Amino acid sequence: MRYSPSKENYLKTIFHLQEEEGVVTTNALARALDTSPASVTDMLKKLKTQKLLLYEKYKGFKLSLEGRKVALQIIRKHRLWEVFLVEKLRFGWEEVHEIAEELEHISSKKLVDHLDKFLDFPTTDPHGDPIPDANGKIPLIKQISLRDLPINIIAAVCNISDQSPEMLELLTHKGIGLGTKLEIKKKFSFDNSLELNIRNHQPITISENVARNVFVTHEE
Amino acid sequence: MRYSPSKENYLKTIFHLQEEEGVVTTNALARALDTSPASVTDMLKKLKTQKLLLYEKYKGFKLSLEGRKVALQIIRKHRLWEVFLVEKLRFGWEEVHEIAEELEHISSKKLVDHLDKFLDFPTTDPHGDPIPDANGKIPLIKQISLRDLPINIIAAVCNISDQSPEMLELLTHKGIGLGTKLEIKKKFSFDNSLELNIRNHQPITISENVARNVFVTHEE
DNA sequence: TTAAGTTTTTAGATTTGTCTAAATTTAAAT
DNA sequence: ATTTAAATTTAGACAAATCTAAAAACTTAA
Repeated sequence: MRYSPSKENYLKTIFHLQEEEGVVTTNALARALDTSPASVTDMLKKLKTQKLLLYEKYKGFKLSLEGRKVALQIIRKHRLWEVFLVEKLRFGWEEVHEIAEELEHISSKKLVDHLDKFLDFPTTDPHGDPIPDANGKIPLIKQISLRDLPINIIAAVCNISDQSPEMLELLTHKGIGLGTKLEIKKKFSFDNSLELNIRNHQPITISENVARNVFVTHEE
Repeated sequence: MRYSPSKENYLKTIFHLQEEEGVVTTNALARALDTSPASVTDMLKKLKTQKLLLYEKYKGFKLSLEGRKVALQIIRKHRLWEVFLVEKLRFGWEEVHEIAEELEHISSKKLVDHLDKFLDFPTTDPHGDPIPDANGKIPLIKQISLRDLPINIIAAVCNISDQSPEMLELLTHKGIGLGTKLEIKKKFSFDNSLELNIRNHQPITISENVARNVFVTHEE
């Protein structure tokens, strides 16, 4: 079955909201898609008749098994294209999202699988997010504090618990943001400070207090 | 300016018909796009108001300078993606057209230019058709008889003048069709027969009589 | 040169995805 | 337990791209 780019975007966004929030609401989805709640309701009805969504009006909704499958394929395409753009076409990791938003709607299954092979079956995208395999299985990634990250494991920043301007100023200065890929090279037991490597940068040092507030994901 | 995939397809198809036929008619365009003449008229009006088309009703039409520019960018994208699919993702040259029909509508200009560089600035696609450069300039290609093709020059079959079943049977057997990329490796002056290389195949031999009826294009 | 035939255009409808404004249902607060 | 507020859905409309059927304009051939 083939779905319109618009429907694919709905499925994908519902999937992401489900992951984060557990429950998805009409308003949250409208906000995420930058559209009106009325439009969302319209689309939900269509997705329901196509059995992509479990939905009763006023009662909330979530993806059906089929809807989840479709969403994961879109996410797979999005992330593989991002890898391609960064690794092969030498884009910066911050500029690939927008382009991948278009590429993810190219339908050919064979294209995606050839691309996957061409890229040598990557398991994470340039932001550190896991790439579902051809069957929609996502490599298990768990979110841990940077303080607990083992040495020499590449991980991606996925959350910053202390969002104060002071913390953000510090992180911006060090070159750390959401999605930054990094690796601990040394832990100093004297004060539990860490020395990190970040893609294409000089090693940097951060305190335990900072590390505690930075959460990262990494492959199992 | 950004145009819908549908408009881009109209512009591209008008361009191709202009090249082949000189004049484009509503019916011919409808046939080429597999749509109704009425739909074509509707779209022509829209393209005219956007100044992409010179068009007076009942008086025929052709692309404006701007329309031509847009068409050439689409064709550029189409052909570059075809090169990518064949050279990098190892698709067969006969299966890439359909996928490139989708990829050609991805909008990012930067993407196309990076892709061009990644592919090392190819001048023809896997079918032997010339690829417009970033300014929309097409490398000059002239059509010549295979008999007159110099040795060791890669060329693409673009026309077969004798379309008899006997000729086609022979060519099919040898693995030659429209778009086949080939190269003469040896000319025998005894009978003017030719030894050819075709992508991924064993060398083959054809008679002068066959060569005379096969037309090829190659870069200048 | 006028009647017949072909091509092109108009008229009116349909589908998809969207909108605003208004109504309805659920949730919260007194 | 009402009232008020918030979230959600309906109603009605619109733009893009398409369709069919019918009208209008061009072409051609007797």
